[in-house]
Amino acid sequence: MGGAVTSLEGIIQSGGRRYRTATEYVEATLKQAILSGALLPGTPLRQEELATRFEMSRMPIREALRQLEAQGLVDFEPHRGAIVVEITLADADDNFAIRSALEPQALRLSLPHLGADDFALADEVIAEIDGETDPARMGELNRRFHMTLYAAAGLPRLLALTEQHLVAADRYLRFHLATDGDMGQAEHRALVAACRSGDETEAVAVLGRHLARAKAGLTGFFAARAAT
Amino acid sequence: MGGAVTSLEGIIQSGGRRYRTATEYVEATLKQAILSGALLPGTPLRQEELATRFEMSRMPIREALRQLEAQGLVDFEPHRGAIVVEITLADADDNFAIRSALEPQALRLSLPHLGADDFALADEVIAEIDGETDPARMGELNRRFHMTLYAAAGLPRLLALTEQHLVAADRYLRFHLATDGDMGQAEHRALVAACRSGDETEAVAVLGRHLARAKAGLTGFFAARAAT
DNA sequence: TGCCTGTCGATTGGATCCAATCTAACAATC
DNA sequence: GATTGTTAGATTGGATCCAATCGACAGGCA
Repeated sequence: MGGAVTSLEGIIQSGGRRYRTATEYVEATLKQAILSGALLPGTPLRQEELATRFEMSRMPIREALRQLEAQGLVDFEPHRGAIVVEITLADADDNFAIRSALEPQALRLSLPHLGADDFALADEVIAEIDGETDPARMGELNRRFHMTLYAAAGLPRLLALTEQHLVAADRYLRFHLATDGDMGQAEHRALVAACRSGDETEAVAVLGRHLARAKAGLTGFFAARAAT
Repeated sequence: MGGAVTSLEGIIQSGGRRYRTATEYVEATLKQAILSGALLPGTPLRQEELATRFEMSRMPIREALRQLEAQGLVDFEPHRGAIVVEITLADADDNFAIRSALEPQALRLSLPHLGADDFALADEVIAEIDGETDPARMGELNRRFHMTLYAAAGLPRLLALTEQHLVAADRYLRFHLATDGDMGQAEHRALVAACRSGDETEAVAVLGRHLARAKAGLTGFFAARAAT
């Protein structure tokens, strides 16, 4: 490990940050577009159209769509093409049931390995959320907050699955900015406090309430939408 | 709905059972092969070779591999190809952590909607397991048993995710037939009993023990393998 | 009128071809 | 002798082309 080489770190990193293949690029871009709401639910994704937009052939598009299908972000019907998955109450319920199972588990496994640095980072994110008004950015920060507390679990698949469903939930929320605009900051603070004192039972309980509250808000939104 | 058409049911069904696209067929076949252990962990999956074996071009193979990648069944490295995912202790731990979160949740949500039919079906499957010696078939039956108790949850994504990880766990088990050969039938019976009496707390507790036992067995297997 | 049928355009699925990248073996240099 | 540079073969990524399927619409028939 020579000292002179360390200066290359940043360059290598940013080089590695670039996409190694067109399919990767398309997948990441479409994923972002779907989750951010830029592509509305139900939007048909025509391969030819995407190909011209991305300035490449249909092939990388096809492979990217296949991967998004496996991730549950698009619905694929043979010979009929792909559409952005719809947002329904049933899906939201489903998502919350999964999150309510995964997140407490991740928290339990992570809690014993959390240190002062992690709590400080969590506090920082909470503060950032306080100062933020852009809903898209708030969703991103909310996700970062949760994942910060789970990260020490050290189980990559559990964490990836958890984050995936957190991101999906964020997508639901993005379509009902209606709520008070508060992401449950009181609960966020209570959660960090419980974690700091190492109280697993309390932490899991707070997290459970936090998720239940988010679910209630979303259910209310769907009820309101159905009523109009 | 003419009566003469009903005789076609079987044919239509088996026709519908057939794959609508080559990619679907390849995906299902490879999935089965990987999970059943026919394709050993670490096996490189060369597109050209698979193409000749399946008697088609590389294209459906490529798309199928991409989907398997998204499902976590193969590892994909750009320009280097796909290999069957390795089986490691870390992965097994990860898998059990996920199952331990999802399955109790599925059971809790399903329990209130379970009826006598479901319990009878569960009993049947238990009996079948008793009379079975083929480990592959036992894994399949074990999966059926668990999913029977969860099915009434009525949340498709939660159930699909649960089943996916059950199947993956089965793959781990297939490589250590070493264990007593008993899939925890005593716990299976206790689980059904608890469900019958509607005792959620007890049912979830039994399920937790069941999963912990399976995990302990698998951990022991890895320890033994590392020691050799 | 209402339903079935067949044809046409649009779109996706699959095959073939070429380019880019990786792996491994070998030669050259220090 | 070890390391680096080079080159050839294998393998995957991407482009282009053809075939199969779907949806809509028009026309025939009871």
